[in-house]
Amino acid sequence: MTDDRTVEPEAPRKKRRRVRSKPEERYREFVQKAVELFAEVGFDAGTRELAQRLNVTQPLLYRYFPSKEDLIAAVYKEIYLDRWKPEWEAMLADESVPILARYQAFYEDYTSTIFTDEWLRIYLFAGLRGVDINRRYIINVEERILHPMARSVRRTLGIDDSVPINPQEVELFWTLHGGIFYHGVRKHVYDLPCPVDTSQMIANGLKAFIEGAPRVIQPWLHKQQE
Amino acid sequence: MTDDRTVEPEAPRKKRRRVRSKPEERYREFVQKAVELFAEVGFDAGTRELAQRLNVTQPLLYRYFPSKEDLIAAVYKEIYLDRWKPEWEAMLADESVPILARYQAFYEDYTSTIFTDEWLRIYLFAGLRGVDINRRYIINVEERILHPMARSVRRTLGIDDSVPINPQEVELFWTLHGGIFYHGVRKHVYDLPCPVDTSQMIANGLKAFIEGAPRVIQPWLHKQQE
DNA sequence: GCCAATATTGATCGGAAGATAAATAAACCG
DNA sequence: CGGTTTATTTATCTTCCGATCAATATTGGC
Repeated sequence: MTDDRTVEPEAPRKKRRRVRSKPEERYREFVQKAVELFAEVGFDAGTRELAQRLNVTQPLLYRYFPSKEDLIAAVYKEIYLDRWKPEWEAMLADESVPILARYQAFYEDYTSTIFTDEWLRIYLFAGLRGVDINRRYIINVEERILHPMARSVRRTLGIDDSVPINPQEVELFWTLHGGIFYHGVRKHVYDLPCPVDTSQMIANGLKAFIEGAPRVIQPWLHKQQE
Repeated sequence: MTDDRTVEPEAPRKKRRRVRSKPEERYREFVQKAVELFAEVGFDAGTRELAQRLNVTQPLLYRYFPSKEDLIAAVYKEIYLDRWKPEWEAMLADESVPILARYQAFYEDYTSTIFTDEWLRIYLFAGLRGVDINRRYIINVEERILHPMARSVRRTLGIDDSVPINPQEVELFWTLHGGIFYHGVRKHVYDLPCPVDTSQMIANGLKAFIEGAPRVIQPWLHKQQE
């Protein structure tokens, strides 16, 4: 064996024509495929694997993202920020629609966004990594979804909603939200058969909640209101 | 540079006294620390890191586990099988206790088992890996927890529980279960402040559910019973 | 059509991963 | 106490990862 250690045999790769895209278009391609790959494998997926899926060499990624962590940050942005619809808040606030129909419409739209392999798996992977954006997202859900819901339920009970929302109230709405969320996890992450479709599940869960929750909430509020 | 490439400087490690443990005891130590490490980092955590935490050299692990995957399998067993309490089924079936108190007692015990960083994080990591034991665990929950609950709720409604449980019924109990579960995830995985303590959260969620669920379930059963 | 700019590749580095084999030290048994 | 067994370490291999740099091919302006 001569001095040239680690010479790779380098199979005579077919010299495929090398096409160039516009930078920002390529950037989006990269992020999109990264979302796909990281959702499948997790954030430990290799940059070589990603490059291969893009029909591109691995060092090219480093022209668009200074480091892998920056690529991951772009993935976070795509999932957590770009897919959030500001109109959700308006949907929940529109009192011209009865409360049950309103929540139903909201949750159908919301789940149509987050009930995908990509969204849910990246959400869980990111959560397990302990990144801050995950925590911030949850706080956002609490403020922009659960608080408004809690307030409008109060209003249907004929109770003043100016009194600050009780932590226990928020927590109660979390059980509703978590219950719906977990359906998506079972379906898209654990790949379990879910014989009941999503909107039916939402309808049933919501109805039970709206019937039952006031019984729990009302005592707190009467005590609080004096 | 001479021929000796990759000579490690090998910091003069303190020659610590080498104690020997009984094999099975060591085995359990290894599994316990592996649970700890994998819960923190995920299953991609290195065997060297694990060895270091055990004050042991890395190759020693391979005397006890043929491969890393076997070590992981032992961790699965510890989490999914060893921590399952068969008495849960009895608790739920004991009709001498009123239904709400029964469910409360069950969920307090159940969450005292699974609401730990170790359990929840490994459960999620394993789920994302798509391992089969995760799916089997969930099916187990469905059969041994949710089905019995659904049947006993039927009985309190004075309805024949011999008719096979409706998939929609199971799904409704999943929203309860998922809602409670997700509280643990927020607390132990996402490290969020949960101002409401677990048993209070269970009490509120259960009460709302038990009040509301019959309104959803009853129509199905009457239609079904003719 | 040439030239400057830049997107893309080829080659390679240092480090860390899982795994194996041989050497060593502790325990056990007579 | 001597010798065998077995737990443990030392040293090392191979492979894969993130990252860097110089060489090359493509694009766009004039």
